[in-house]
Amino acid sequence: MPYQSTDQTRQKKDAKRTAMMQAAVRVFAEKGYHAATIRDVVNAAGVAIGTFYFYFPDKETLFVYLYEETADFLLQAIQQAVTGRATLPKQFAAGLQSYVNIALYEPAVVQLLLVGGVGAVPALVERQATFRERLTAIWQRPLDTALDKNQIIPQNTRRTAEALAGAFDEIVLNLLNLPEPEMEADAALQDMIHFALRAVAYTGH
Amino acid sequence: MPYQSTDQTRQKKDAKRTAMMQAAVRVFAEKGYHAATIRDVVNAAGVAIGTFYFYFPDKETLFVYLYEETADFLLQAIQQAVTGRATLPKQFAAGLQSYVNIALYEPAVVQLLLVGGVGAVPALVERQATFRERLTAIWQRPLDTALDKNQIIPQNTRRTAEALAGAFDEIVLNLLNLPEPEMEADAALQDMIHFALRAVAYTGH
Amino acid sequence: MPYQSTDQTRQKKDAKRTAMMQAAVRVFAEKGYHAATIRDVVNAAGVAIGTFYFYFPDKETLFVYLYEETADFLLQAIQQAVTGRATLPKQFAAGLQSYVNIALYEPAVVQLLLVGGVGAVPALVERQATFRERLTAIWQRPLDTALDKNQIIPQNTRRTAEALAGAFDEIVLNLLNLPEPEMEADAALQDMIHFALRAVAYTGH
Amino acid sequence: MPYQSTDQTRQKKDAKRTAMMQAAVRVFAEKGYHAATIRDVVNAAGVAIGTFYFYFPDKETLFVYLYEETADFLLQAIQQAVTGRATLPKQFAAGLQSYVNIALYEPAVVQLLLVGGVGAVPALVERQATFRERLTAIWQRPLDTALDKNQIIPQNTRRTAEALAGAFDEIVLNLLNLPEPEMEADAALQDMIHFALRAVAYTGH
DNA sequence: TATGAATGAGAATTCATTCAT
DNA sequence: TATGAATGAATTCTCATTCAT
Repeated sequence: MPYQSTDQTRQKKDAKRTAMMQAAVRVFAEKGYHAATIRDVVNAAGVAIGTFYFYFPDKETLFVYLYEETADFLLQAIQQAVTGRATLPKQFAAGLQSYVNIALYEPAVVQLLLVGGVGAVPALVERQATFRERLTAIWQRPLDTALDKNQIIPQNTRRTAEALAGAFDEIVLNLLNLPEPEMEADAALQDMIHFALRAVAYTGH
Repeated sequence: MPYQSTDQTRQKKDAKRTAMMQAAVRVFAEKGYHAATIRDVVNAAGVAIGTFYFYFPDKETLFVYLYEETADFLLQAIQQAVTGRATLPKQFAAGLQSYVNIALYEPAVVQLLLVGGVGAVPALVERQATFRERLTAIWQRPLDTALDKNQIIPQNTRRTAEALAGAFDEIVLNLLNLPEPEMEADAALQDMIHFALRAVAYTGH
Repeated sequence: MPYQSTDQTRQKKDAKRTAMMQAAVRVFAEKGYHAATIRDVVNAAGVAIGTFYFYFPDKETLFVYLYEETADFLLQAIQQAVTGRATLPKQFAAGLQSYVNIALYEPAVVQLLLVGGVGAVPALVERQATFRERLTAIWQRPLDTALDKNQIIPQNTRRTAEALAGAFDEIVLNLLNLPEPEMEADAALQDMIHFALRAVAYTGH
Repeated sequence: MPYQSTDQTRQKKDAKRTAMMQAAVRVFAEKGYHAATIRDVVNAAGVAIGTFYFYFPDKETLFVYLYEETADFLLQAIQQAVTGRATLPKQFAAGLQSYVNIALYEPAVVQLLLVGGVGAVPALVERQATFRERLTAIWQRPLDTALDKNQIIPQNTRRTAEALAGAFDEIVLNLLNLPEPEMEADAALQDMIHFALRAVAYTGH
């Protein structure tokens, strides 16, 4: 009997593939692209080296894929939170809340994107640039809208958005470096929101 | 420029050593710690591999030393600029001017510190943390002073300083990624100053 | 065509086995023993890797078996053609006709035997030697007969046969390397026959 | 004192390079391209793996280089022997003498070229084709000259040359497979010469 | 001091083979 | 019978480091 391929097997394979990707995210987040070895990844996943190459073509491809998946996940989460709100304060609050939540519960996601430690691998440098671009865009859109409504003072919203993106990342990374990030998360969140509202000179109407 | 030996007696040796370090900064800045090879460094410096190991014990030590020298250079330059000014706006202006100047004329310094691409090498991770710490402190001190004088509204100055540090770095890195950074440098500088003053809610007295 | 199972009872199994062997001949002929992978073979045969190991114990055994089957097929075909003729010219004509036909219609057979690209695998080296031996013998027997009848001048027929075997192989391989071997096949065949008759100094009676 | 680079060192390096290439020729000749490993080569040369890559860029490049050097050596030796003679019998005798000598005293050269065991590596397949081409050309030129002078009967000299090249290779390879090739070399040489003269139907004037 | 040949541990990747289903 | 996921030994190649000159 020729072995069921559609049912359990397919699911198991997908499960293993997912497990390996999660292990890989953790390893890459912790060590960075170059310092992480395939052996690290397979050890973390509890499989043999050959198994890695059964599921993925090579190290770089996996990393790029992981990076993009992770970037999409983070960006969409923040974007979605922002999109659902009407006013700038609520947009900051929701977007940052989402960001902080991910940082707390999926720290590897944030570390992979923000630390990375790529250097010299063209394909990866490019993705990083794209990620920064998209992240900035998320913050810039609400600013443009608010500017239209005269709710913030005139400014180069693109530059402000860059600055905010950098500011938020720094706060979040510092948060993750604490021994107990959850203890400080709320305060950090509030500080970020207020910082942002001041920085854009939000007037309220 | 860093690595100026003040002792005039051991000029020759220091000259070669300095040349190698400058070459190393460029190479590390461009490729990141892991992707850069000792061969890259000695090729850039125009010496043989053996010569490298006469002056430096190993790759990691060199990088750590370079990182610290470079960090000191940048931090002292900014600190000095800030120290000489009396008011917060002038402090931001002078400090950021200094930062931007270094970014324009010694881009490798900034790239080494901000990009680095380290990951997983404990000694390096530690230095990076220390650098962030010190950079934040530079911006925090003027804030504390201004807060004492009621020139900015009450806030967690430590967190604000972190945010500003992150914001400035992002702007500067984006500046360096432009094809002609000098064209945009002044505008970026003004935007950073205004952003900072808004973000701290500077009232003027 | 080789691998025709004469036993009609185990048709099914033999059919699959035969299909795999035919695929394997093509793959080995194209890539050579080392460069060809089991995966190549099973892909060409349209089965799974496990199936391969159900029918064959391992790569080397398969190749050896294939080589022997293929050698038998070629040698028997030529031998049979030669055997049915009475005079040396007709023997050369028939044997070479047979050889060329196989080269044209089963080029993989010839390439497997003549190119192979083995090297270093003792079992295979041995089979190759045996094949050369047998091929030489095919041409030598008619020469011995002709020599007995004084139809060719005295000579070391063994050496002449070796030379002829090498000569024919070279011509046939060059033929197969042409873009359209069929166009040239007849001319090549005639040239080989005349070459052989001259080389043995055939006198006619 | 900066270590002499022009004198002894250069010579030593060249000597080592040559020694490694000779070891590599032997290994490749014995095992074929695929079955030979870099480890085999460095073991045969008595150096470490890294040393190989200090002298040569990679396995394929070395093999191609070796193949071409070896082919040039063999072809030039034969060509030179042929060139110095006036009549076809003397040309065959001299060329084949040269060929046999090389086979006896540098068997690896002949084995590398004739056995090779390449398969599937495009760069190598190409070189092999070129080698066959040039080898055939060496034998064809004297034939064309002889044909012009009516010393051989009309024939397709290109095809005859191919056949002769194949014939000679077969004889020489068989010679090398004997336990004591030198014992048989003279007889084989005479047989080849006579075979060739018969095969071209040499008339003498 | 300066050189660069030499080393070998370690990294990525391949592939024949096994075995649970 | 048939499958293909899983394995790990083996291979190519890199690069930090050493050391005789």
